[in-house]
Amino acid sequence: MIIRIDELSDVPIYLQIRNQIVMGISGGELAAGEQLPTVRALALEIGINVMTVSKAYQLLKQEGYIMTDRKNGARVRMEIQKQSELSEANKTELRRIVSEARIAGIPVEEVLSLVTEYYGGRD
Amino acid sequence: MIIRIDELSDVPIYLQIRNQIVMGISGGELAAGEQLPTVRALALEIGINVMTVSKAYQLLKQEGYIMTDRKNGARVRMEIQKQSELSEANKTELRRIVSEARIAGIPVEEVLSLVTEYYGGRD
DNA sequence: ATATGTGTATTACAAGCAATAATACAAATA
DNA sequence: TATTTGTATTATTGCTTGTAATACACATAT
Repeated sequence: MIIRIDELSDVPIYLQIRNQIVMGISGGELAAGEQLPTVRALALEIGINVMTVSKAYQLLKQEGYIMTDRKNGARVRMEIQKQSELSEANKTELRRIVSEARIAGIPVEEVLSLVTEYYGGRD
Repeated sequence: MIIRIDELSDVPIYLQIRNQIVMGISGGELAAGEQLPTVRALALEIGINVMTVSKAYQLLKQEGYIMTDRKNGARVRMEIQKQSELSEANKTELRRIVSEARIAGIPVEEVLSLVTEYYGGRD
């Protein structure tokens, strides 16, 4: 899986890595049980420090998305915990985005279309 | 308009203020041309520094949401610039949220429902 | 005229976060 | 035994956030 860092983004590098892996899992690019790049390999590939990648992996691990093992590396978890609702933080973020869209005159259908597209048709 | 700051949030205070005002405009709680609280009044009410509020107002002004005037205070702009598409940053954020929802087993209908709810039925 | 109330600019400071850097360690495998 | 894995540690640098205390330009009210 290819990870691209936007140097100009105000999103921290470790969060960009985390987010792209989450989106990779959702999109099917990363299958359950699949091995992730080693922290050293990914750090070298992106050109950043090892501990920055480690921080992303620790976050993913804490959130239940991956499992890390000293020498097996990191893998996508087989059973990821289900939730019945969006987190409060995500609800607030979603509301912010939708509000900005509304003010900008973007029709709700366009936002709905994006959601459907991002959710994807897998399964 | 009542603004509530979440001390535990990792979202900076000035951004929380900015976001809540944007959501207030979108939701109709803040009408076009309406006067916003003065920086000093809002700072006192929330219990934070004046410059933190000023930073939020400067951001809103730069984004075209409000106009500030030395002694008229800050007002919601009458004509806010329209856009044809979500910003790239908002698209990425939306994709992240949708991805997390999908992984968590939340049906797409629930996300769509939230979008519709947040967009609101005004106009 | 004088006082008051706007947003804002300035300067300084403290605290925390992000990222790098250089090592070292535990554990499992080759 | 050597290598590879994630991780812990310690230190350092730079940036952001928030506070604090003033001061200024400007417009209105008294």
